[in-house]
Amino acid sequence: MTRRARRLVDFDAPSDVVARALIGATLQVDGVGGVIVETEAYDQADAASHTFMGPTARNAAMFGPSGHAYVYRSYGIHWCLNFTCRPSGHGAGVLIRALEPRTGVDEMRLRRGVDDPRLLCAGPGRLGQALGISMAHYGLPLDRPPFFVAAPDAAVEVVAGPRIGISKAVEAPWRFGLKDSRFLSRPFGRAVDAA
DNA sequence: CTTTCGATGATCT
DNA sequence: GATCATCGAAAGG
Repeated sequence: MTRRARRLVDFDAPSDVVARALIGATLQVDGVGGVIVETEAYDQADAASHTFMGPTARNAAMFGPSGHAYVYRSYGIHWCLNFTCRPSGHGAGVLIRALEPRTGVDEMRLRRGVDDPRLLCAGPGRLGQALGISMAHYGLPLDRPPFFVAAPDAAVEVVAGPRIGISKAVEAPWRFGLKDSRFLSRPFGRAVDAA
């Protein structure tokens, strides 16, 4: 079977640029994944970011090289997946908030305990569970197994808006989504093009 | 449809 | 001791 050459994602850029570029990209973990439809950007100069207060044990990955996984536990329950970005040592990352399931969907259903494809990966906690994310993935590079990341094959329509679930810097429009996707964690209020 | 609230534990002050 | 980059169930319109 012929497989198109993988288009690489450039993680060596500011987090909002990377977050936008990841919409429409393919993400797989051990072959389970799909198309990224929702991301959020975080940066050290950002009161809502885990890196705002500087380096700690938890956020060390975001002060390491770009293009690696940053994993954290959310509300003591969920595993959330981020991609580190920016030139190394800048404390920036992109939260992967939702994807459209394409491969390993039955495995996702087993892990999630639900059937509806729209509820498998719509939200960072759900996505982490569906993809089997854990601290075992912390700091791993994204350009080789178990990860597979490929940039979009074609141009996609991207919208932007305020981030979700934060209490600081709430107005910054650093949430990005695939326009009109049915697999978002929540719809975008005013669809502002993020060209 | 909406709002409210408990779960659950690491992290940081 | 307070705060979470969340989710799902329950209760109310």
